[in-house]
Amino acid sequence: MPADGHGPDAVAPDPSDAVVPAVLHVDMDAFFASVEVLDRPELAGRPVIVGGTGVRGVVASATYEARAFGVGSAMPTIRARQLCPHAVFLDGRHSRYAEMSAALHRVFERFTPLVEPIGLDEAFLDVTGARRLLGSPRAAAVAVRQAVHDELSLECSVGVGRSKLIAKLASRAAKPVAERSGRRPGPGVRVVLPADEMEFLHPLPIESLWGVGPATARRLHDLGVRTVGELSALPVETMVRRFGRAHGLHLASLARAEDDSPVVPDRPTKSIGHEETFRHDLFDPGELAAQLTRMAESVASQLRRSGLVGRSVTVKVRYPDFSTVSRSHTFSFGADTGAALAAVGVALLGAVDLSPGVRLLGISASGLQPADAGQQLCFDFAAGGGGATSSGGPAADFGLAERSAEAARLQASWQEISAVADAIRERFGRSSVSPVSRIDHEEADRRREDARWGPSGDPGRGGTGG
DNA sequence: TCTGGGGTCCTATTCCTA
DNA sequence: TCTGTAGGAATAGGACCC
Repeated sequence: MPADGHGPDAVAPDPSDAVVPAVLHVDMDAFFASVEVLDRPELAGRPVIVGGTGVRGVVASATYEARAFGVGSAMPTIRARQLCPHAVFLDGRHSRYAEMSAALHRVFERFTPLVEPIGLDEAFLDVTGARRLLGSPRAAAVAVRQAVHDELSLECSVGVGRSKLIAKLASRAAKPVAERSGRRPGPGVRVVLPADEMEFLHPLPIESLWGVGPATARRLHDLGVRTVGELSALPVETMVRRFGRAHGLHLASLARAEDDSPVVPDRPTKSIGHEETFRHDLFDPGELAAQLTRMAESVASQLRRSGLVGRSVTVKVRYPDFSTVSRSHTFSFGADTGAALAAVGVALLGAVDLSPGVRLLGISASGLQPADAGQQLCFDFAAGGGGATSSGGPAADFGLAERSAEAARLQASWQEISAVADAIRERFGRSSVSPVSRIDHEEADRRREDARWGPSGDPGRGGTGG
């Protein structure tokens, strides 16, 4: 890691001292794939691709040796196999990555308490107030990178800037490059000084801005805009007219390097959900209801582990043509039992046309609040004291009101049982308690737990476990 | 080529109520 | 009582992020 010519005792002013506030963006290099190589050193130097290995899987992470063949994340695995047939394809092990991510965040928190995690493999660190402890922003970035390397044996790239926007783009510029011969190291740390922001930002393609995905990029291309500089020259009114107030103003600000969003540690969770793409499209309403019930149980269990209850339930259905519909309902109480979520979820599913077949099914809980705040209402409701806040809508014809009332009763009666079951699982393992109807599916569930990038390639018995 | 699963946020529409 | 209106909440869908 170059120290940029400063000797160990150097007190010469570091230009990066001008970066105020000082935000670091730390981004792990090929995180999931690197963890696999770490655990299996014989894979070092080989193209390794992690993700869903089945026909409907996608790539979650690829080593630079695989990227040299054009493989990238979110690419269908089938395509990755065509581009790089000799690669090692591995199903993801989400729990292992979460473990490494936790270790990573413990390293970050030694540098500053102002750590905002973004997914498992990146984070923003605000080191503005830690200058005396860590030195210049550049010195802090170099030290973080060194600590990650020394303690976890993993590589990361660090960007430094006055804002999250600049820090994030800078870390991208610090990354290694995939070449035919393999991995060419990048600078590792990239500092963008305030005076250089425009020069750095304006040549970048608009796709590099946070918030510009394929749809927005297409619309900007239609306006003849391809770089951030061209976007910054567009009148703000044009942006507002084309993209709406919030999105238009936001993009216009970013293109001018205006971003004052703070580094926020401890963002509260807004929703918890579970969804799955089936290996084959499902048509049978009964089977779909059973699948949804299983997913509801998983969501409920996560809610209870987090000490939260959900006020709203949303069911999501994706058809074979990839079009997606959702139906949701808001309770007058907070739910955290599988029985309550499933009761309403299955009713919502009844409001959806299942005849084209279902590729993906999901259920999520939102309107989250602490469990102790949500329970009294539930007991009131179950005792007949309250009404559901359903505002009707198309789903109202499918017995939702009755199912919602039933959900309240189920929530009240299952709450204690669920808590006891959780305590037993905590002590004796996940499979120590399960509903009779679920006993056959425990093993499949365990396999599913880590297969988060599409159905696995394991030929299995062809079914979906429903 | 044919598209996962976990989320967040924004917008438009619809319904309810004052 | 009927009609119009405005605001808020719920709902549905879409875009985006890692």
